[in-house]
Amino acid sequence: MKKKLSIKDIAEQLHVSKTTISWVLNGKADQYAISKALQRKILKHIEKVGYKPNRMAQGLRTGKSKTIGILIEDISDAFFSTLARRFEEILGKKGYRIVYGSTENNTEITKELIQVFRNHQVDGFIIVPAPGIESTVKELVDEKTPVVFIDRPLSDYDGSCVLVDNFRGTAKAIQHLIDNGYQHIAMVTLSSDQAQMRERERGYQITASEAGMDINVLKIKYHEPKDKAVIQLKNFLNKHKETDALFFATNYLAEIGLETILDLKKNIPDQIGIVVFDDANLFRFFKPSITAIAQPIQSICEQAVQLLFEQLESTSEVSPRIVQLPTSLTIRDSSANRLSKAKIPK
Amino acid sequence: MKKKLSIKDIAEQLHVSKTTISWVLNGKADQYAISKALQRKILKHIEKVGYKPNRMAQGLRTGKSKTIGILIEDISDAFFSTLARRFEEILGKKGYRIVYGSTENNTEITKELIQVFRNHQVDGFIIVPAPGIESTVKELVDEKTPVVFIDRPLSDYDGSCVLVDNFRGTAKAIQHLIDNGYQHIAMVTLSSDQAQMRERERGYQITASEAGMDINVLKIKYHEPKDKAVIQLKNFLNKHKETDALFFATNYLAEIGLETILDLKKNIPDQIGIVVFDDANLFRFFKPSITAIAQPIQSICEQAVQLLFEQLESTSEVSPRIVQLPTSLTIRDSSANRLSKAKIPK
DNA sequence: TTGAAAGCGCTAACAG
DNA sequence: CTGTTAGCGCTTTCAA
Repeated sequence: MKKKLSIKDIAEQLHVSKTTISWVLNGKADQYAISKALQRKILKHIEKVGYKPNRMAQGLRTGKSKTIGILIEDISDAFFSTLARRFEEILGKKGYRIVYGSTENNTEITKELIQVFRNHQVDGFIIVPAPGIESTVKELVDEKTPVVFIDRPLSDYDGSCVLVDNFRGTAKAIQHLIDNGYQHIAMVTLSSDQAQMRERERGYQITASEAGMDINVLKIKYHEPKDKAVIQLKNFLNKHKETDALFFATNYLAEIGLETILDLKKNIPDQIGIVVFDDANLFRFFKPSITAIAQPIQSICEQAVQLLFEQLESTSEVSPRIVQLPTSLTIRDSSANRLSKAKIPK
Repeated sequence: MKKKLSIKDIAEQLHVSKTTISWVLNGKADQYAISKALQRKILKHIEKVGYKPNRMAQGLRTGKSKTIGILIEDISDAFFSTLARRFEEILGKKGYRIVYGSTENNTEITKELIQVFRNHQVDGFIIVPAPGIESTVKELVDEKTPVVFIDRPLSDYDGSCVLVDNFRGTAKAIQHLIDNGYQHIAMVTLSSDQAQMRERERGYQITASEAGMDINVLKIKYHEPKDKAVIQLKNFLNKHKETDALFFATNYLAEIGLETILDLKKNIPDQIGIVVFDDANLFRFFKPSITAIAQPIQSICEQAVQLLFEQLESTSEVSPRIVQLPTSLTIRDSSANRLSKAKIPK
């Protein structure tokens, strides 16, 4: 069994002190005027024997772990796992590792995970906040731990945050349905009062009512089992027989919706038009392909990391910043009412 | 700014020694006969002031980080992100955190990530091995770091490993196509000689040739841009005009295949049948829905963690074990040749 | 230009 | 039953 080398071993092998090695390794060699020759010698030796500093010891000493904690709703969800991948790339380049946790948008789990990550001495957090975690986040901020929120702000709390324009994104999508001749658009959303959902609902409400349409919203609970949710949607459609288009406020709800429409053997897009918030790669292979509001995932991640580093690198207090990004509408076949020409003139 | 409490602070507040606290916290209180009353008092106080031990210090002292490194191909891929989620659940319950890395099935990136995680003192690895990482893995094993491979073994190296029966899974799928009357089945796979791909190919070859069919395999490079891959598949189909069914060896290849078939305006399943290795949630919403070979993700993760803990908890050498799990065929519409009845009697 | 030594927060051998 | 003490491997102050 090969034992792991420590800085002490290297120092002895080279007959120099640990300090010297530490300086060379941390780019302070010039500052302390260590001869180029010695620097080279040390670097070469380290390379040869494959020495890498023990990060736990470094961490204990410096109080930094070079690790960022990322809390998202669910790593197995297409949207969140794509976010995770981008964060991994961006932070990896900066020499940071990631630990992540799936919160299920649950207050207790989120609090728990924040605690666990805190004990692991993560240097900062990127959080998709579940409701009600204000107090825990406050502790973090009191300790001057950098935190950035994404996807939604934490209500009653201002911290740096990267959001998309949920209102306008939705409004554009609803308008698109209207332009295509749909006349009875209903919305399926989560029974959550988190900001992103409220904004999407507002986008629907305002756009539809300005067009003189009636407003019908079905709210489904976050963890509702799929079969029950399908029944709720069926009842809803039964009650609102005139509905000729559905806007789903999340990807996951769209799954439920498609399941239902499949059951009901309704034809998309003729009998019913579909638009979904959050795009998925595979949507283009559905038949018909599904129109979706796409979030700029790459930008979201870049901005979030930038906000995080502002806090990480600044010594003084950084005032919270909110960055809002636009969405884009990916128009596919599920929203192309082929009867519209016949209908509009009416 | 609230300062973080250390064990020393607690000791002073309670007028006991650090040792006593450490023992109470690590479940050794009874062993060292610390009075129940004192234990309760300590626990209560710790709870009240919210003290949590600094894991970096613990780690430095014990050499354990309570962190597992997981290397997969790509966290944004549906299959791998679902694996990640299960690992998170299972390991989380055992008090372990996860750091993960996406290797892109690339040798250099994998080696690099293993190094980085090693410096972060992870206690063990679960790895989807890229080719050619034997030497790096060997270093790990020399240091007695527990390692478990999943999805495929590392060639020329025996370590504990959780696999699925790629051969039989594929064979079953091909047989299913044959039973449904398809007569010219081709396979689209990656040009990789990793074991899982070889086994899938073997499953196809043997089953198809036993049925007296011709064998046609198209191999696509791992990182081939989608548009180029589509062209390759088109050329292939052009050359083998008789092809009436395609077996895709991975999820990702299926995307390329569906894109192509869409372009070609071929009808699934009548003109061409489809089966895919690896199931995806959304496959059931495709029209027609896609038949797929599903891997038992939950079991894979459970088994892998078990193999990992065998190594983690044992003091002596653990001889490598290989666990092979069965796949299941999820039959949907893309493989139901509606003309088959007419064909078979011929 | 380099080295000695203190100490980050914790665990565990050893002493009482 | 409880406390004293010696490090784990590293960074950094201070002295030479």
